[in-house]
Amino acid sequence: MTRRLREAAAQDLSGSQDRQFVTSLARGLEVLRAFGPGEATLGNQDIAERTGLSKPTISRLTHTLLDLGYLTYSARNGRYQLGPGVLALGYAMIAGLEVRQRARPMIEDLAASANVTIAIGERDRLNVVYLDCCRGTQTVALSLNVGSRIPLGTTALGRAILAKLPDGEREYLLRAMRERMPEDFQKIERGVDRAIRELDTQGFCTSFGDWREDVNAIGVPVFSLDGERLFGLICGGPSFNLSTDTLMEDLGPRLVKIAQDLSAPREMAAT
Amino acid sequence: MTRRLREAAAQDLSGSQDRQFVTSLARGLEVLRAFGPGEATLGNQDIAERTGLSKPTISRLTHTLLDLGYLTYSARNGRYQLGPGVLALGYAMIAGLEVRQRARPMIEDLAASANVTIAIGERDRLNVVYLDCCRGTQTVALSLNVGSRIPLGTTALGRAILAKLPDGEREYLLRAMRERMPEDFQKIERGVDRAIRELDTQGFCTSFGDWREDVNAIGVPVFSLDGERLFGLICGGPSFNLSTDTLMEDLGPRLVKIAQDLSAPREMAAT
DNA sequence: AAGCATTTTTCGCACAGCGGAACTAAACTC
DNA sequence: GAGTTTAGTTCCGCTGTGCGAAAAATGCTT
Repeated sequence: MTRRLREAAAQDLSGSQDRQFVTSLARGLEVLRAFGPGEATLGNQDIAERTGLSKPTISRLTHTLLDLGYLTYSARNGRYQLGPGVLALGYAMIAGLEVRQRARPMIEDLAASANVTIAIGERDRLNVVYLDCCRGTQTVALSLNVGSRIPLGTTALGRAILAKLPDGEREYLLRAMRERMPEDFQKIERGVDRAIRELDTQGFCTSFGDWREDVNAIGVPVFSLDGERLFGLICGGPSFNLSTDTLMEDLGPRLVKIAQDLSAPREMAAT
Repeated sequence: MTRRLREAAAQDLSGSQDRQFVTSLARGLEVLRAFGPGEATLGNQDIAERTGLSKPTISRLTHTLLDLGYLTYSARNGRYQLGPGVLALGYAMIAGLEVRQRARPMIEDLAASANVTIAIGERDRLNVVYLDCCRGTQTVALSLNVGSRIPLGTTALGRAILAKLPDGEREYLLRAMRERMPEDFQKIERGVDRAIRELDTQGFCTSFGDWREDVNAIGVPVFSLDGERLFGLICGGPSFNLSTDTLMEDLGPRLVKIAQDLSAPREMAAT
C-alpha cells in the first residue's frame, strides 16, 4: 500500500523502504497535489479517487489541512479548495530563490529587446515548474504562469535540465516516463539524446514544435551558486514570429552568455 | 506535545483533541512554514528550534519532504530550501481562484486610473496573504508580493476581513493576537472596532498610518460567490502622494462599488 | 590529531493512524 | 414522501509507523 503511493509520489531516487519516510505527511501533500489545473474544487470522494486512499483517511487528512488553512471548505457543495496557506508557502519559496533575483534583470532585458518569452524553471517530478517568466510584448506581465508546470521530456526547458542531470537520475526519470507515457517515449528519448549533443556542441538545446506544434524554443542549463541545484533557462515564442534561424543564430548565443553569467563556475579546464 | 503544536499552528476554531487530526502532516507543514521571509535556507537544527520539534523528527520530516520535492538540499552546507513542488501548489491555488479572475480587470483599471495600489487578500492565521496585487505606476508588475503576508490587525486589508468575520471567530483571533503581541493589542482592538463602525456607516474601513507610518489605505470586504469565503480588497499608497481625503472622497466609493460587483449578493432586505 | 560540537542514525516501544464495515446525512428518483 | 443511490463520518481492532533517548557519525576547532 505504501508502495503504491511512493511510486506515484516520489519521482526521485529513493530507497524504496525508508524507515525515514513519513507516510502520512506524503499522503497529506498528495491530497493537496490532487488539486491540479482545472480541478479547483474537489470533494472527499474525488480526492479519494485521485490519490487511491481510503475514504476515512482522506477525511482525516482534509480535516487536518482545513484546520491548518491549507484547504478551504464550502459547506454549500461539500467541496474543498486550496487555501491561502499554500500560496504563502509558494511565495516564501520564490522569495528565497537567489537565482531568480540575479536572473531578473537579464531576462527582462532579453525578453524586451528581442520580444520573446524568457523563463526559468526547475524540475519537479516529471515536470518543470516555472520560477520566473518574462514576455516581450505583453506589457501587462500576467505572471500567471509562475508556478505552472510543463512536461519534462518535450520542452526545451525540460531537456536542458534532463541533459545535465547525473546519468543515474536521468535514467531513472526516463524509465518513469516510459512507464507513464509509453506512447510519447520514443519522441522524448530522441529529444533528450539530441539535447545532450546540442548542449555539447553549441551550448544550447532546442525544441522546435516538439512540445506544441507552433512553439519554438531553445534552452540552456543554469547551476545554482552552490552547484547543487539545476535550473533551466529558455527563450521561446510562437513559430510564426520566432524562426528557428533567429533562435539558432541570434538568441542562442545570447542565452548561453546569460547562463554563463548566472551559473556557478562549473569546472575549470585542467591546467 | 500535540497541544504545543496545535496552539502554534491552528489559529482556527478547532476541537482541541480531535481524533481526526493527523499530527505528522501538521508537523511536516510546520517545517515548510519555518522557511519564512529572510529564512531562505535552514538546517535541521534551525528547523528544530523554530518548530520546537525534536531533531530526529525533523530529520525524518525533511527527509520525506526532500523525497517529495518540497525541499531541496545542499550537501555543501547541509541546509534545505523550499523546493519547486511548493511553488506548483501555490500556482494551483491561485489558478483555481475564481474571484481573482473576476477581479483582475476591475483592479487593473482602478490601479491605473488612480495610480494607486490595489490588492486582494485572504486571511491565513494571523496574517493576510496577498492573492493579487496591481500597482499604478510601476509598469513592471513585479508581482513579487502575490503570496506575501501582512498583519491582520493593523492593515486595512486585515481589518476589512476581521470586521466581517463571524463574531466568535473574530474574538478567537483577537484573543490569539493578544497573547502573541500584547504590546500592539490596544491599537489592534481599537482599529478593528473602528473598522466595524466604518464599514457600517461608509462601506469601507481605513488604516491611515496604522500599519506603516507613511502608508494610507482603505479596505472593503468581498464575499465569494458561494458566500463562504471572505476576502479583503484594498486601495492604498504612500501618504505623500495619496491623501486621506482622496481616499475618503474619491476612491472609497469606487472601491465599494467594485466590492459590490464582485461579492455574492449577501442578503436581500426582507419584503 | 585529539577534543568538541553538531547532526544523523539506531532501536525498541507506544500509540497514531489505517481501512473495512457499519452508520448517518443528504441528493435524486419516481 | 417513501425508496434508492451516493457521499461522508464514526467505530474499532490491529498493524506498522513515527517517537525520543542515546549511540554513532560527521564535521569543525584548536
